[in-house]
Amino acid sequence: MPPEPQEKGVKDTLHQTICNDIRQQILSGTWPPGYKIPFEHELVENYGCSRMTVNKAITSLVDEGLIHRRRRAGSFVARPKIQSVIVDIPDIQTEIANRGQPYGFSLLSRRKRTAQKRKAEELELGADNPLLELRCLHLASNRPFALEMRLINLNAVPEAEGITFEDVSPGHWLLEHVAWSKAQHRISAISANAEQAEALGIEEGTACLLLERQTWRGGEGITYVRQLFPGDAYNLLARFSPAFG
Amino acid sequence: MPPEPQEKGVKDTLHQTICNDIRQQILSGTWPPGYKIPFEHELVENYGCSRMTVNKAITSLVDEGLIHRRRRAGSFVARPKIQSVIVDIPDIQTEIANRGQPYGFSLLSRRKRTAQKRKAEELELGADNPLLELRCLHLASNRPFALEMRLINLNAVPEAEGITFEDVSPGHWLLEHVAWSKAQHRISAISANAEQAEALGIEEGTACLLLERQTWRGGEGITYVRQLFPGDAYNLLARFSPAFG
DNA sequence: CAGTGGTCTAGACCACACG
DNA sequence: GTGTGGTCTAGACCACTGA
Repeated sequence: MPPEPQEKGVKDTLHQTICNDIRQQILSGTWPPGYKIPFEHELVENYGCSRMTVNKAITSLVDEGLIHRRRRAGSFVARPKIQSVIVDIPDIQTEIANRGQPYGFSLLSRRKRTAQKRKAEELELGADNPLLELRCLHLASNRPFALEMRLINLNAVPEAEGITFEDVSPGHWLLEHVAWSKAQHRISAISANAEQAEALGIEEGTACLLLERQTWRGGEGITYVRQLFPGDAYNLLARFSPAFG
Repeated sequence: MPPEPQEKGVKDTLHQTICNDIRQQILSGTWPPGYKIPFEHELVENYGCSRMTVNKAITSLVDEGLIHRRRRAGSFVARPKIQSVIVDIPDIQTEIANRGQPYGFSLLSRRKRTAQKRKAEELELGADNPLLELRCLHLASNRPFALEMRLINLNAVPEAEGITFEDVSPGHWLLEHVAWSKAQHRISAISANAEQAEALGIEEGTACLLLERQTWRGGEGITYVRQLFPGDAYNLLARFSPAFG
């Protein structure tokens, strides 16, 4: 139990201190899943603070998924589920810069067409909508890093039609000019076909990581993108996160 | 601007209403990235509530990554970065059940040994610690679904030595018996080698998704696991999430 | 039906960064 | 210096729900 105020971490605010104390009990295993943590009024007494402060601390633990609360019953340590994980999927240009390599970009093709009704991902952008279809290559140290195929809904982003995308990558441009509201990602593995292998300078059949992303703004499809990374050159790192939903 | 109280959503609390109003302005594009949102005292006036309520609303938007605050300057709409994403990595058994397929499990090998100093992932579990090394296969509808190699630190989880893991998968057992505190994941793509291909019943060289996970409890390594999924049979779905850090 | 958490108030003091 | 957000208080009322 955390009866006495902390002495070592002097710079923490009170609700952070309370939060850390409780988290420590949980993560150390002292308070196992299902354990009933002290009532708010008990913590108020222990820490000699107001109830709002205790409530703020516990609320943030609820947001982290560490604690589950039930009216009248109390607050309990949540049962952990490694279920959802926060994965870093940085902007490719940023990712390469972080590796300390010079970034390069090459536009392979650019054309305007209409969404095909047979393709699900294009329907998400709106049937019969005018699309800008781009194929491009991201380079790190002048070597292929990722192959990208992108569709942009010109009804949603008409300005895109005036951009050549010869100097700036579409992902970067979109991030600067269009606000997202929703995105969905899919991560899978495929073997590079002949065309992809040639573009990436790898052998046909090499295992690649395929990242698909679809972005909406207020229910309207903005863009769909497929990015193909040679499997041995890239991987996605995920940070810690317990149960999230 | 959100001057008048909501009328349709009657069940929302005040801070939720404020939060939703502001989020609406941002996601609709009315308040673009960099836009300075009203000061707290202005919102207090507009909504006729106390400052703590406004503060709670905005704080939650900061947690969502939608807003950035600077003392003395004000609060601003954050620039979106699709940077971090919440990926669902469910327990395999649960995942298969969700697909409506019967789950099967097969233990391929089980042996006790000591962590090798040359392998980084084993060092994370503690040099010279006794390890339980398990290889097993997850089946969906009696067909191979994932190949798993797992190391369990027996110093951290001595009870595991008494489990045969012939009936229950190690992942499931660990989830029920051991609390995590930290986990790290890596997602990459590899081509199946001969041994892996045979176990999974696929052709050698098939692209597979490789999921690696390391789990700690209070700084002590608990387990390390590599799960290999045939690329065409599995993919990871990610939910929406804007910038997270 | 009693006690929990959920919410809200009307103040307050402080650190900090900007002008 | 001055105004912002960051934090905290000492109350209060309410809804829900489990004993």
